[in-house]
Amino acid sequence: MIQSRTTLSEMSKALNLSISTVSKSLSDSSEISALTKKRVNEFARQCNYIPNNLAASFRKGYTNTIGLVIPNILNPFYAKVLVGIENYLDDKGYRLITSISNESQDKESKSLNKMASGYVDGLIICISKETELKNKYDHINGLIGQGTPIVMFDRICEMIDCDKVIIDDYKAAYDTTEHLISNEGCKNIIMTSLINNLHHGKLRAEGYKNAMKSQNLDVNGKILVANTVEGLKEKLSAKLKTDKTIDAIFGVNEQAVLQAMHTTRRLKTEGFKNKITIAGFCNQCQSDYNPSLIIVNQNAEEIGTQTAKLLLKRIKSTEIKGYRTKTVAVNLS
Amino acid sequence: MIQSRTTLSEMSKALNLSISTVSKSLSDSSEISALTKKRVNEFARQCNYIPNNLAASFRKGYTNTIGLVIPNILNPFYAKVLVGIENYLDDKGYRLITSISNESQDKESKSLNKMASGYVDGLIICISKETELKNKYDHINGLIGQGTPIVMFDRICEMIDCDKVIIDDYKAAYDTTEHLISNEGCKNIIMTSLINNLHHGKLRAEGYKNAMKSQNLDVNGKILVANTVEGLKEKLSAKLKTDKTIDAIFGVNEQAVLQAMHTTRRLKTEGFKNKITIAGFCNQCQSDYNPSLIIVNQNAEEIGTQTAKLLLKRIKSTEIKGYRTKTVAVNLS
DNA sequence: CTGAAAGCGCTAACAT
DNA sequence: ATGTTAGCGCTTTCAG
Repeated sequence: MIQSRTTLSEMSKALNLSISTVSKSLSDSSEISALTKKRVNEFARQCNYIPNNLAASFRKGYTNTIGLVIPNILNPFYAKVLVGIENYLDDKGYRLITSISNESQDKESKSLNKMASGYVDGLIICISKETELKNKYDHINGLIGQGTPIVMFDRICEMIDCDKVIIDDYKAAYDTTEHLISNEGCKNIIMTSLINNLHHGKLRAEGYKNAMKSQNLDVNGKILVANTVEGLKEKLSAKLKTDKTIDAIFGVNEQAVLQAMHTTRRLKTEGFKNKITIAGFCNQCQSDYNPSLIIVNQNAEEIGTQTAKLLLKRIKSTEIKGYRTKTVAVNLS
Repeated sequence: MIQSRTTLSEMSKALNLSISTVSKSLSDSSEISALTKKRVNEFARQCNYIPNNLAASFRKGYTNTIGLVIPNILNPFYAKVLVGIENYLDDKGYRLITSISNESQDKESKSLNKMASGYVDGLIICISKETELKNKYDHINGLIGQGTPIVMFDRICEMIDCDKVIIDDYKAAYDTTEHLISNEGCKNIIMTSLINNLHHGKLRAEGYKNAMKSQNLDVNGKILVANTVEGLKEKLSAKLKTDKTIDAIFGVNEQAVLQAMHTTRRLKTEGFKNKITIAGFCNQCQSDYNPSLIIVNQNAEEIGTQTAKLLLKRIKSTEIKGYRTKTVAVNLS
C-alpha cells in the first residue's frame, strides 16, 4: 500500500457530511439525493480520491480476486490458459493473482497458502510435476478443508475432491491416430514420447494403441520412448532409417513433436525421400511454418474460460452438491 | 476471502490469554515466554489457524505485493521478464499480481488503478501499444503524483518521470550489423521491418544504418518495410530474386525475422542457391532449429530482475533523489 | 434523505 | 512476560 491518501473521513469533514453519506454517495446509493451525490463526487475528483479497496475487501470479507498457480509460464499452453482465465474474470469484475510454481511443490504450497490467507476468493491450480510425482496433496486438501473454493485443471488427481477441467487425452490421441489412418492414409505410424510418469502420457498412449488396434494395425516396435531429447532423436533416426515403411509419427508431447520435426528435416537434407506425416501434442509450433504438421489443439483458452467459470459458480453458491469434472473438446488443426 | 475461520480473538479466549499475547506468540516475539509460545502454537495448529494476511496488510499499511501490467503474455519476451521479476520478488518475500493489458490502454489503466488502490506496494509496467501511440500518459502520471512507486520497462517514454529499465536498442542493432559484416563476412545486408511507430524500431534502424555507414556500405534500397506480414514476404522475396548480391537479412522485430526465415526456406525449395545469413530480434525462434540464425538475446529475465530490484529499492527508501534508467546489455547468440 | 456507531482481524504503542 | 487499547478505512445496519 502506498503513502497516506485522501480518506472518506477527511472528505466528510471538508464537506460537513457524515462518513456514511460520503460512502453511499460514491457508491451511487439510492438513499442519497442527487445533489449531495454530485457535490461529493465532484469533491472526490478534486481531491484525487482513490478508495482503499484493501480496506473495503477486509470489511466486506471478499476480494473479487482469484489466485492462479501454474507450473511454468513459458509453456504457451499455460500462457493461453491464463489468457482465457483473465478474460473471463475481467469480464465478471474479478482480478487475477498469478504465481509460478516452477514445478516445485514447495513454491506451489507457499503460494497457495499466501493467496488463501485472505487475498483471494478462490484458487485455480495446475499442480507441479513434483506434486504429481510425490502424490502428496495435503497442502491442497488442507485448503479445501477450510472451505477454500478450488478448481484444478490439466493435471488433476482423484485424491483431491474439487471441481476439475481437463481435456480428453485418450480421445484426443485416439482421434489423432484415427485421423492419420483414415484421412491421411497412413498405416505405419510410430508413437514417440519423452518419458514422464504423468497421467497424460499414459492416456495418450492408450488412445494411440486402441486406435491402431481398431484398424488391425500393428504397434509392435512402433512405440519409441526415451528419457532425453538426444536419446529420442537417435532412436527415431535409427528407426526411420531401418524401417522404410514408416509413414507417420505421432508425438505425444511437446518435445516429441519438435524432435520429430527436426529429425525428419535433417534426414531430408541427407537425401531421405520418404514422406513422413507428423502429428501430435505441441503448443509451441506456431513459428515453425510447417503446413503438413497436424497439431492437437488443446483449446487452452477454452480450458481457462471453463475453469474460471466453474470457480465463480462455486464461489457464488457456496453449497452445490458434489463436484464436477468438465472435459473440454480438442480438435486437430 | 473465504468463509469465517479461526481468529486470534477466538484462540485467545480458548487459551485464556490476551489477543496480543497470542499475536506475539505466533510471530515468535522475544517478549513472550517459551512455554506460552509453545502452547499457542500447538493450539493454533490444532485449530488449523490461518492468519488473515489481508487484515494484517490493512493494518500495517503495506502488502508485500507488487503489481505487474504487461501487454501480452504469449510473447515469450514478456513471459521471461515475468519469470525474472517473480524469482527476484519471491526471494525478497514479495508476491506478484499480474494483469495483461492485451495492448489496450483502457484495460491497462483499469488494472493499474485497481492494483494501486491498496493491493500493491509498487507497480511494474510495460505500456500497451495503444498507450504508446496515443502518447497519453495521464493514467500513469496520476498514480505517480499520488506517490505510487513505479518502474517501467522495455517500452518507456520521456513524458513519465520514474525509474526505467531498457535494452540499448541502438547498440544492439549496431552490434548485430557490425557482427554480420566483420564476423560473418556479409556486405549486402538488408534490413526488414514490420511498420510500427514504436520507439524501438527507430533506434534499431539507426543502429543498422550507422553500422553500415561506418563500414562504407550502402543502405540504398536495402531497407524493406511493410505493414503486413504478407507484404513484407513479397517485398523480401522480390528483392532476393532481383538482387543476387544480398547475403544477409537483419530483421528488426519478431515478425521480420520469422518472415525472413520462411521466405528463404521457401526460396531454397524453389532452387534458390545463395547463402543468406539471418539475424535479428526474435523471442520465439527456440523451436525453429536453425543453427545459422543469429538472435539478439534481449536478456529478458535479467530485465525482469533489474526491474524488480529497482522497484524494491525505491519502495524501501521513499525519498531517493531523481530517477534512474538502467540499460541491460544484450548479446548475440 | 442523512447520520451515528459498530466492527471486520490484526498490530503496536503503551501500560501493568 | 502479559494485557489493554486504539485504530487502520471502509461498509452496513439501525435511528432519526
